[in-house]
Amino acid sequence: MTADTTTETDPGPPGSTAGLDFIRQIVVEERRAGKHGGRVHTRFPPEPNGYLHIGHAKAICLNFGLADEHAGFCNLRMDDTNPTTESAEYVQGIEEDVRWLGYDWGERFFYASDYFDQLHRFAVQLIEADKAYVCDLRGKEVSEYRGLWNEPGRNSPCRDRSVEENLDLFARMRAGDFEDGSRTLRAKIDMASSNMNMRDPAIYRIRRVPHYRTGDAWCIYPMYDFTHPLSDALEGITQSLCTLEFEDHRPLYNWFLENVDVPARPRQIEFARLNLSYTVLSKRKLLELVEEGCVSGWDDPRMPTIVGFRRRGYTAVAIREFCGRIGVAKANSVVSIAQLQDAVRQDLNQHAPRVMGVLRPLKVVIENYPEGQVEQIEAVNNPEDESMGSRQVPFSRELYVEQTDFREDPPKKYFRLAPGQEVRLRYAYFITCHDVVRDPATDEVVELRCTYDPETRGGYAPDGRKVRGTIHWVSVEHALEAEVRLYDHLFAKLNPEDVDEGGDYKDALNPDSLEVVTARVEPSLASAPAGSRYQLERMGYFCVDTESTEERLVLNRTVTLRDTWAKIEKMRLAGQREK
RNA sequence: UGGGGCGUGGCCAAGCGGUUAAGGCGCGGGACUUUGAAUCCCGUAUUCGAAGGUUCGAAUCCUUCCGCCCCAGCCA
Repeated sequence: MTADTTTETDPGPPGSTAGLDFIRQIVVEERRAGKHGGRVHTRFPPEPNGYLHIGHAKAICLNFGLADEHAGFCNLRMDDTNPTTESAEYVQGIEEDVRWLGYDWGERFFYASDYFDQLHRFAVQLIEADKAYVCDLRGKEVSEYRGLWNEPGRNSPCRDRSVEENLDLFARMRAGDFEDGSRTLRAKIDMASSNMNMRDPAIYRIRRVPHYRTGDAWCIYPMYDFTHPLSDALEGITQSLCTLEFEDHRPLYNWFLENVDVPARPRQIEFARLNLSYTVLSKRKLLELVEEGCVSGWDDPRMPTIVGFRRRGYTAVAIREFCGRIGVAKANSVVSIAQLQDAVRQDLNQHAPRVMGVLRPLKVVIENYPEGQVEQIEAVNNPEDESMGSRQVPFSRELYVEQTDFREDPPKKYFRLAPGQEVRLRYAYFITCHDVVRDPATDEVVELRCTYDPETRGGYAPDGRKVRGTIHWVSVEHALEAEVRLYDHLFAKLNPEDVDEGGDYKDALNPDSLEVVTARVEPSLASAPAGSRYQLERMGYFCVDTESTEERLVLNRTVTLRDTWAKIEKMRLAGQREK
């Protein structure tokens, strides 16, 4: 059911649990014990009130992956019981993202709102069994009656209403006789329970607002705790996976399954949600960043959303690989963003074509190269994959090289351009810098005067002479201008949620998370379609942005290359500061 | 304060009474190199939150303690 993930299609007797995460172990054990007739049927149940983020990807990979591994099924279900925050736009976004990740739910796309009739019948069933009642307490009163952690709650004055009265009241709630917030249907469980969730939780509330799918058909809507187990049961879910904060809800989840006549008995299992360094992963906060304009939208390439990562140039393979690597457990943790970056680099290194582009151009004139001459230089498209072939790159007398590839006063072990120092222009010639031209006003280096060795075409010296440095370049005359967006962490703090008294996670927003430069890239990029990915040699992986046009090429930096030299320089700087 | 969870290297994470305590990321070193990339080696926890106990033997079992997370929405 899934594109190129590890798939174990053998539905036969489950094997060993060695090395499996605790959920997969449970599933193997349950199958071995013959539970659920050996079936595995999971579901991914997002609420359509925002776009999916990388934390959801973890859940998606878990649920769909688990189903795949056991030749089972995984449903996609919109948990849409709160009409005030949900919308069709989000449904569409979610659908796209899950599909983009490479998963397929077949015919099993469901909505909790499709079960409203059924759910309503279940509620009536509870009332008839005297296990639910209509309560007239208002919000604030309910919380007063609920009590505290260390002190039991008090029964609602409405708790002992007759079944007939409850039935009548509930029918009138449904008919729209009462205003919002004036009444709720509550499960009759135990106001003295040490588990707050069991102190007569609300199962229906009045909300006279249209639902994006059911319109005005309902003015009462079921609560999550009621809806979720019953939806799972209706769909024949075997393992219902959710995050740790629902651990306390499990007794309630089971209570509904036990007190309503349901066709199946799913088991809820909780795992730790994902936290990623240098970002936030909560829909509420992500929404806020969007609404307050801290980012350009849900698909801003700095956002940890699936759309954001997609636009940034991440691949679905990389995200799935990442989710596989981080594992599934119950300990709260913060996964390093380096883990994700490594996963994309690994994928892109294998598949992204190489191309040359100069982010911060510095002009080079090769004085002994004939004016007007242009040569086509052959360049390999991907050294990791010979089948990707090669291309021609134009070379001429005037070039651009990277500003950071020249140092007038080079530190030790600096292998790039410096006065008198020979370097290789990738695939082209050896050049040596002889003069530096400065802007008289700013004293800034604006041009390098160099000479080349005509014998070194292709980048090899016939005399066997070695150069340590190889730098990338583009021909001034032939290069294309490109707007390149250099992205960095959205937040400057490892854990932005960890705020000081009176502070806010947005205080940690990284002011340098986006830097835009005008780069020059080789002409082969001329008609690169949006979404295509490249490695700009020595600079990183980039992808053509959705805003890119024929007239203006726009590239997003997905991730830099690993850069040992930068690391050395950083160490050196740090060392100097200490002295 | 009552309840529910969780503590294994810098970060994830295996481990389920007998292993030299997997693996990945990161980090350090080296080889190679026409990407300071990739690749390839090598190193990186005498110890599992702490203290006691059981056992021939404990990260794994028991006790106590410590720390962290979640719960008092008519959100999910």
